[in-house]
Amino acid sequence: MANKGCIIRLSRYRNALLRLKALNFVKVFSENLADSARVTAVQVRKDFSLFGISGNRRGGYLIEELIAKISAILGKDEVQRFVIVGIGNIGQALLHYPGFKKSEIEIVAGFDIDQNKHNRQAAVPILPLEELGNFVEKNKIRFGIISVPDSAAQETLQLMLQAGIKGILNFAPICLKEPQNCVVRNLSLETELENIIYFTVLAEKEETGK
Amino acid sequence: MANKGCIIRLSRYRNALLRLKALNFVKVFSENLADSARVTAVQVRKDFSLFGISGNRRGGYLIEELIAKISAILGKDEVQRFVIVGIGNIGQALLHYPGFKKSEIEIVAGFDIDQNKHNRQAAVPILPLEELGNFVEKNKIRFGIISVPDSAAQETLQLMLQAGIKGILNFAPICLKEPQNCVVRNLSLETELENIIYFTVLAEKEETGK
DNA sequence: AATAAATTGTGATAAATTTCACATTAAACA
DNA sequence: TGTTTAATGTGAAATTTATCACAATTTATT
Ligand SMILES: NC(=O)c1ccc[n+]([C@@H]2O[C@H](COP(=O)([O-])OP(=O)(O)OC[C@H]3O[C@@H](n4cnc5c(N)ncnc54)[C@H](O)[C@@H]3O)[C@@H](O)[C@H]2O)c1
Ligand SMILES: NC(=O)c1ccc[n+]([C@@H]2O[C@H](COP(=O)([O-])OP(=O)(O)OC[C@H]3O[C@@H](n4cnc5c(N)ncnc54)[C@H](O)[C@@H]3O)[C@@H](O)[C@H]2O)c1
Repeated sequence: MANKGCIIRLSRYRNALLRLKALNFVKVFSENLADSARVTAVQVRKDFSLFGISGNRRGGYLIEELIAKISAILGKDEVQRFVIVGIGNIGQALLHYPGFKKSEIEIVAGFDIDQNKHNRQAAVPILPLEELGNFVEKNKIRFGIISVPDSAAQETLQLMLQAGIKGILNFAPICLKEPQNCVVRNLSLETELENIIYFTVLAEKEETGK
Repeated sequence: MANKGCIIRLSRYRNALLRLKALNFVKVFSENLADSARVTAVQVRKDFSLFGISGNRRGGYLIEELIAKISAILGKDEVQRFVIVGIGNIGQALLHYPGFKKSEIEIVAGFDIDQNKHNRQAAVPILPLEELGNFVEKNKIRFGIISVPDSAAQETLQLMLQAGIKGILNFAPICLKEPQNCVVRNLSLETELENIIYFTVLAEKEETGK
């Protein structure tokens, strides 16, 4: 039924809708959402169609209603809590990012092997790695972020699995295997940049010589 | 000829190959690369086939040779230089990340509107935003990273375009329009996390109730 | 030297995703 | 109240991407 790209787009539509709502708009057309997510209007309507989301045949969609429906699909009826393992440059940045709130995402704790990083008193506490299992179990955490050096990524995955984490975003530039019972997404910034380089060079080639 | 996913995979293969080379391996099979990139062996060979990369019908591929060929495709015969605009949490993290070197990616300068961030003496200097145009032109920079707040993302894109940047990675959670003559990739971490939440919840639903 | 085994390379096929074409409906207007 | 207009909703077609099936080739073995 769903389709990978469709979920990413729903997320984008929702973002745009939240902005529109903040500006006191009430209605929106597929064309508007298309613009904001850089896709076509048909794509927007098809995506909605796949999830049984419908609007008003002449008057577009009611923003409030649409946000509610998409939020339900994306599991945003409740706040989703994450832990981060590896509080270095990236982990630090994520830990202190206030913008996750409006996506119903909350970072509840960080974990690190380096004692110097530990801080139980902080708003988002940074704890010794040994406490990961207990913490996750006690607080029923289901999601985690891996931002340790690549050499430690695989073992961090194991720890998270043992702790009972069910969904993981991995920043280490190594493709972790998706285990049974757990969703893993590998996000390599190097790869993202290389991708841009490739398509930029390609575009330049096409423009000049052909 | 190419295909979006294929380029991302080439990047992953290359990563794995660099690791293997570092371990003094000489040959590799499509099956090994498949494991490292979490795809099938046929997919690996098909990707190579699309780019005219060939190996040895019984003996797999020579690692050195393969790295050279993929590197050429990905534009890694020369170091690709980036500037970053917005030296906050994310910008800072990227600026100081040593791991880009092995991908032939170099961050050469940061730019910010906040005077307190400026530092001409640093290894990677952080300069006033006003100097972006000159710097890019003088140093023939083609790539940029946007890590300013979402409200400033669109204007930052404009500045980069005026400066002559040709490829951009945008971290602000807003989908910037891809202009003529410039490749833009919008990477929203919120969206990545939402994606994981969706597929995790989906997997749980399938597992239990069905 | 002949045979067997293992791996690549790729056209054909299948699956996934997007786009098209157009029927349907609600609102606006005359 | 009828007619026009502007949107949605969706099956069908087209396109893109991944998989399959198997021929071709190299290496190893007898
Ligand atoms: N910083 C970037 O811009 C950037 C860019 C691309 C990829 N990455 C990747 O993201 C990951 C994190 O990068 P970073 O720059 O934040 O690294 P970092 O070195 O700044 O931080 C890593 C942190 O992980 C901790 N750590 C190490 N081993 C651990 C373990 N086994 N368990 C728990 N904690 C452990 C360290 O103490 C440190 O605090 C790395 O894999 C890196 O390759 C980072
Ligand atoms: N930090 C995260 O974990 C995270 C997560 C998801 C998305 N993001 C997005 O990434 C972007 C950067 O996030 P951050 O946490 O680093 O933000 P930040 O607030 O820490 O840093 C933003 C920096 O941009 C500078 N800036 C503001 N306006 C500017 C302008 N017009 N020109 C140049 N510089 C300008 C500010 O001085 C500041 O140094 C934001 O759009 C944010 O929504 C961040």
